[in-house]
Amino acid sequence: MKGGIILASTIRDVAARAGLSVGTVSKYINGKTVKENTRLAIEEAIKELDFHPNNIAKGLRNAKSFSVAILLPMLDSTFCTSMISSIESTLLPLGYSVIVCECHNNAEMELRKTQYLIDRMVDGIVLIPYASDGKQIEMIQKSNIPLILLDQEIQDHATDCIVLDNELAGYESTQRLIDLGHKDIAIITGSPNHYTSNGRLNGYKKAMTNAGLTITDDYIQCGDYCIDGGYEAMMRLCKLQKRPTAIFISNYDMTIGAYLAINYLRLKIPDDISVIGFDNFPLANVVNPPLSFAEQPTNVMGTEAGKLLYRRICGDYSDYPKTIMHKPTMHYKESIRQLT
Amino acid sequence: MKGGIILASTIRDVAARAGLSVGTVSKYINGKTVKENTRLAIEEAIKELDFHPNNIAKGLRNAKSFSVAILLPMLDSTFCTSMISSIESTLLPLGYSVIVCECHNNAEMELRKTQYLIDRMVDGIVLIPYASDGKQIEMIQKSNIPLILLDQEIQDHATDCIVLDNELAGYESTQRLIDLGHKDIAIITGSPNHYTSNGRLNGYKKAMTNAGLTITDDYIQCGDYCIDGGYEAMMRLCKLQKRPTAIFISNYDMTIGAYLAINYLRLKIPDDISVIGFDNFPLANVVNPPLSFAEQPTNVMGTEAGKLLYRRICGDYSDYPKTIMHKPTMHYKESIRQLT
DNA sequence: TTGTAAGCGTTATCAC
DNA sequence: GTGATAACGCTTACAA
Repeated sequence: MKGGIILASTIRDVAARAGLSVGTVSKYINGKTVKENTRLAIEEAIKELDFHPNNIAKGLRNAKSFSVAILLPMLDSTFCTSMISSIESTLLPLGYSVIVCECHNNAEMELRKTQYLIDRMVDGIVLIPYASDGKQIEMIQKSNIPLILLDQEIQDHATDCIVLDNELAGYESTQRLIDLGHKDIAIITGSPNHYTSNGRLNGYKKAMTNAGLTITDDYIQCGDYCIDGGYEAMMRLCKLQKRPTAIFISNYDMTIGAYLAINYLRLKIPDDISVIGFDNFPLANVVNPPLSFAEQPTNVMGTEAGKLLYRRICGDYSDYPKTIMHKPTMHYKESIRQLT
Repeated sequence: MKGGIILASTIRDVAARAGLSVGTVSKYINGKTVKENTRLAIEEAIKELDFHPNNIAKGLRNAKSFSVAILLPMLDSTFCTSMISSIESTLLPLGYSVIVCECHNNAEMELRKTQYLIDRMVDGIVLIPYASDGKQIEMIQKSNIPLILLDQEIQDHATDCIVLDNELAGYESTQRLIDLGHKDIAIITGSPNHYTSNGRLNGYKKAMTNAGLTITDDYIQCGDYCIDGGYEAMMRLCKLQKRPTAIFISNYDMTIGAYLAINYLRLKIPDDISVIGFDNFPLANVVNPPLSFAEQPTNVMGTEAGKLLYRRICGDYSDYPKTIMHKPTMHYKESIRQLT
């Protein structure tokens, strides 16, 4: 207390109260051994003064902010929010708070916010990139802040990186439909040149080509990775003269949209159309018939990003740079059928 | 530079380089006027040394962390992610980074994370409460950290608070259906005793009672505020012997679920059932027929929370405590019809 | 207008 | 094992 204003007590107050020096108290707090007697004295003083260490002072001394940032393109996708959730769960218990920065699918803003985070002295960054030229990465690396790339790799930039084997996801989904006798197989994609969307599309093309099937432009519809994009894309596909007999929808949000369209058009799954969606759709097991989907282990990926970032923050670069590519898990349910 | 390790330059380096004192440089940086000559010298030194002020040191000196937190129940709801987005957009330009804390619908974790944020010395907190006993609020208020409640009020706890007029939303939606001649009107709600869900349910009941209509328990189905809960609730309603002719779905995520169920069951909107949903559903204008809904101005609410929090952080308590109750905007589209 | 120096709360390096 | 003291980078009286 000072001048009538109640101030939080400091380590100095604790030391005085316990009849010890600040050095000793600091050591105890940081886990070094002290004599039983002093331990008791300190603990009591801490309790009585309701002492909480000042993180900012700690940070100044250690040149750390005890915070990490997740910089992402847009908060409207299930993928991104799921990542925030698992990264926060992983890093908060380790003493790091998670700052969220959204660049609104805007490359210039992505750079601005990158600089902001550097100035803010975050201890680490998880980046779900928007721009693919790698400028953000260069800035972060120049500042020596540990960085984990999530969801996308960026060409010619060596970083730790956690991604899905997107091509495999596209390939396996499509191959399954081919195995079931389908030839008129459509895909709903994200924007052209989008990293994950391209990977999934390439898998689709590879499977089609391998099977000697023709790739029809009309059967490749962009749904912009969002609910209404998926809805619109599905509507376009169903209005084609020759409606596809099967479809692979390459992300979660578009799957919801496509599903709404299919139901709205009164198409019967799988009689009229076989469907494979993407990501662990909450509805997958609720809708009837259950939906087939390629599962991206979002939870594992986010947790892994958090853990790897923590190791880098702690200075463990033994396996740097590390790229972890996750395999999708395929779930085949009754939403797909054998074409006879 | 020191001992071969490249360190970020400090205000001291800038002062030395410019041939001035740190005090002068600090003043310039903080917007006080200096002589033209010194200004030029400082600017040049800053540029040459690529100087960025150290936020942590600044924070220690000013007893500020330049960060605010948003503490919320669960990241899986559109409402919450939308709030993060608008709060971040508002406060980042004002120099505050936004820390996200999720309590996973767990009251004990909510208290733990509240304490964490207090220890972390965030400069302000936006709370979307989970527990309704107000213990989190007491902790925050005791620590003198500015607090804005969002989405819910808590009884007997005076705080700044931004909410929707939930009862009005429920009332107007239901009343509209009544005006159209419906008598068998159902509602899909969140969990019992949930603040916003109860408000919306009360509005429903009020409208029904005012109109002299009987309230049937079967017509009040809990959908847990999530997609699959909405789906399941809708399925239950449609299996009733006497299916309702109209329905009000009291949040966004359940609206998606209910819609999937309706489409799956091949019910025609509005011929078989009239539907009013909730929140600015991306699909509202995409689905056919367009969906009627009660719009909660989430964007406005989040921005307002950010602005008000900033004012409190700046010490402006002129209108404390302030409760802002927003009116829903009703959008009536072709998803509802006159019952003849 | 500019310079000086104390201090924010911690940790680390010495001595003892 | 413990204590004294010097940093960490910045702001702010106060002095010049």
